[in-house]
Amino acid sequence: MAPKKSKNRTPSPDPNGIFSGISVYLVEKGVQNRRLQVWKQKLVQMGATIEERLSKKVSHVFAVDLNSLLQQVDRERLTRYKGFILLYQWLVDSLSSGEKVSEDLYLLNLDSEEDNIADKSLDWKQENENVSSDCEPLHHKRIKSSHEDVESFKVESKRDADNNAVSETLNSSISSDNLPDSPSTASMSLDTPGGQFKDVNVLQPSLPYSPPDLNKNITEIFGKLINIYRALGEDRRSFSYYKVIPVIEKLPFKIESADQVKGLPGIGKSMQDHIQEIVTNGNLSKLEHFETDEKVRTISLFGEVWGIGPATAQKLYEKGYRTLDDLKSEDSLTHSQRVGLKYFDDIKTRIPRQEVQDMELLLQKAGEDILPGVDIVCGGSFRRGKSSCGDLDIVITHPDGKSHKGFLSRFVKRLKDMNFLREDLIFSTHSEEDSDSCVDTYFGLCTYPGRELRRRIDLKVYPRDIYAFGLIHWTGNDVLNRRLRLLADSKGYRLDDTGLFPATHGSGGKKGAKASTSLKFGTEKEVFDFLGFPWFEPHERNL
DNA sequence: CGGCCAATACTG
DNA sequence: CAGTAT
DNA sequence: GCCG
Repeated sequence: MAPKKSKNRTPSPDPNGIFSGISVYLVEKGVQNRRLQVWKQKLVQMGATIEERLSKKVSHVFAVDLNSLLQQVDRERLTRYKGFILLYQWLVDSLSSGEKVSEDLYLLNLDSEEDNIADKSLDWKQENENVSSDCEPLHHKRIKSSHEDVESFKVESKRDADNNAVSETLNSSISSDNLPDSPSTASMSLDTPGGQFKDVNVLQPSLPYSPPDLNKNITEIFGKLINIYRALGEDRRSFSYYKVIPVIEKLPFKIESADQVKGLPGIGKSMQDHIQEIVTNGNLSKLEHFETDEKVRTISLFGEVWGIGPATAQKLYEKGYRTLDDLKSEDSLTHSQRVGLKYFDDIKTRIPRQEVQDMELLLQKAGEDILPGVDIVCGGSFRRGKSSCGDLDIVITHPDGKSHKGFLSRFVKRLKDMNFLREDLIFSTHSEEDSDSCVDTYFGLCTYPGRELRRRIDLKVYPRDIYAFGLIHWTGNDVLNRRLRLLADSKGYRLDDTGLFPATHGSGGKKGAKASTSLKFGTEKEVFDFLGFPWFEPHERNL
């Protein structure tokens, strides 16, 4: 690749591009995956191109040591190879010094004698052990590992939060609260791993890292594919697109060629091809095809009805239905689907924050009426401070730890009497009286007092001792939830909305033996702390 | 090729 | 049990 | 879809 354009090739805070022009091949053997992904990202951000195979284009080959190198690449090829063959340490040092350091000290030599090689590989091994002590914590105590992970998370989260803040500046006043808070934290975290950011921060104290819209052309199209594939029931595929969007959003430059994203996590052959097509043609034929295909369009539409999923949507299509109006004459619809259909437009309409707040208050008063002391909060995007919400997620408990039982049915009855709840979708008649320690749930539609517009509402009643888990779960967002779950997993626990359980891993236990009871925590913070996850205020959980 | 976003609860 | 939703 |  010809490194010709040395001017401001990107609108990013990335005048450095310290790896600009180099083309790398990575020997992944022996590298901790997480670290590898970070390196790839850095390389790409700093202008390098990642090759999947060792070719003439490659100017730098990286390996953790000679053994891994030879294990993955033909010795024969290597002897013919003309570029640098280096230890990853070169990468680390270059990143921390903010410039490409001399390759001399990091060269991996093949042409040594056998015994020399043995010696060297030993040396390298030791080197790497030193290295790994401050980047690969696995050998040492668990605690350290989690700590480092947490640090990484912090960095990522803050960046993501910034992303959101930028893109949602339009309609969210809360997110602007994020901005003043982020730079300091972010710059502090960034100082450690990547020194060059420090300079950037000094020069641009206001915005340490600003990856706004660039590549929106790509993420928008991928966003549509997510919905289409989900409607078609191809969840896995849909999720692949879902995962790759944040990766692309983090890039500080506008993608002009698929080479620039090659090797990034979640980006394989297909993604590259799609990206290439989008940056050259401005559109994606695959998406165009989907959007014109009547079957895909119809199934997608039907799938937007509450209670209709991919399977039902397809059946209905095959029965000949093409519009929502047609569907109303179908007998096989369930009660929920009929309600979902009838109030299709209502349900899709977002709810202004103010109305949610009013309804939360209404619910709290109604609850207090029939059960003094009952604790009722609206979770979901409302609790995260969003200016509008898709629905109401109401999380309920009672401080005394027992009078929550049987509350839900009384509450629902009451709310129906006052004409707040209007239609049922799902009613868990779980613990009317006594079946203890389970979560009662109600899904339905409600209205703002004096109006007819239907709003989706979920009510969930938790026993006090697992309330914190429910609150965390229903406050979200899903990205944060997933990280918490992952973190819990890595520490040998299983986390969900009903508790934190010691991993009953593969051994024996089927379903009957739900034996392990959840650890008890009174507050969200205690859960975060226990997991070693940094505390996020609800409004900071819009990752 | 098979796993991956986990796990659970209601409906009919 | 399959399908659907959270 | 991607990844191992």
